[in-house]
Amino acid sequence: MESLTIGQVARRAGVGVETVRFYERRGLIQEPPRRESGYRQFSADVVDQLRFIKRAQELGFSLREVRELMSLRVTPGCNCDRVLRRTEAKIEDVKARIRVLRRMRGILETLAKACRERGTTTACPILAALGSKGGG
Amino acid sequence: MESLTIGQVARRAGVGVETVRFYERRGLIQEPPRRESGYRQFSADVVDQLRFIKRAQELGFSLREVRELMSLRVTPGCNCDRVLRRTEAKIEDVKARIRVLRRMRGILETLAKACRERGTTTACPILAALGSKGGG
DNA sequence: CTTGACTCCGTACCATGGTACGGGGTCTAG
DNA sequence: CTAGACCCCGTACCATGGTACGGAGTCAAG
Repeated sequence: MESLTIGQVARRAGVGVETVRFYERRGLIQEPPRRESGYRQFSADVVDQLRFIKRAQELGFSLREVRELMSLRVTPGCNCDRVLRRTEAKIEDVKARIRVLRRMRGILETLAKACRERGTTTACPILAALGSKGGG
Repeated sequence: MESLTIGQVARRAGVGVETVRFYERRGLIQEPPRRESGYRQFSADVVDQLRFIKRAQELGFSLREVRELMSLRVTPGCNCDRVLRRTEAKIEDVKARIRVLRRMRGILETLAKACRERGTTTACPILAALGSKGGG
C-alpha cells in the first residue's frame, strides 16, 4: 500500500497541512503510523475522510458533530442500529435548526415587507421592531 | 435625568454586567459619562439598545452587523433604505442556510431509509456513504 | 553534498461572543 | 464607622475552527 505524506493528503483533499494536523489533534482522523523519521504515513482513505469533513461542515455540522458521525464509521463490526439511531438523532437536530431558521426568516420578511410598505413619513418599522425609540 | 449604574442597565436588559462592558468595548453602545468616582452613568435608552442587540442576535445578526444596524439607527432621519437592504441580505443568508440544511436532511434521511431496509448480511449503507473502506 | 521543498513540534495568534478572576475603590444602610 | 453590595480595570479563560511562526530535521533531485 502506497502511503501519502501530510502535504499530499492535504492537497488532494483541498485543505491545509495545518488543518490536517489540527483534525488529528481533535480526533477527527486517526493518528497515522510514522516513518523512522517521524513523517506521517497516510492511507488514501484519509483523503476521503477529509472530504467528508468538508462536506459535513458545509452542511452546518460542527467538528464535534463530524467526529461523532465519523466515530460510527470506525466502530468494529458495524453496529448498524447505533449508527441508525445516531443518524436519526442528527436528522432531528437538523430539522430543529431548520425550524429556528424558518422562524427567523419569517420575522425578517415580515419586517422587510412592512418597511417596503411604510409611508415616507413613518419611522422605519424594522428599527421600531428592534426597539428603537425613534432615532436616539 | 436619572442615571443608571451598569448593574441596573444590565439587570433591566437581562444581560450580564460584563456583557455591557464588552459591548462598550466593541462599540455597540457609546461610552457613557462617568461620575467623579469613575462609575458609568447610563441613560435609560441604553436598556433599549441592549434589548435591540439581543433581539437582533436572535434574528441571526452578528455583533458586527448589529453595530452597523445601530449606527444606521442613530443616523438622523432614519436611513430606512439601508436598513431594509441589510435585512434583505440577511434574509437571503438565512434562506441559503435553510437550503443547505434541507439538503443535508435529505441525504441523512435517504441513508437512514436505506439502513432500515438493508438485508442483514449487507454492510451498513450509512457507513458506506461516509467513505468507509471496510473498518479502517 | 548541496539545495530547496517538505515535515516535525509546540506555541501563539486571528475572529466571535462572551465569562471569570483578582485586587482595589465606592456607595449606602444600619 | 463598618459591612456588604456594587463598581473599576486589566487580563485570562472558555469553545469554535482554524492559520501562522520559528527552529530543527528529512528527503529527493542534481
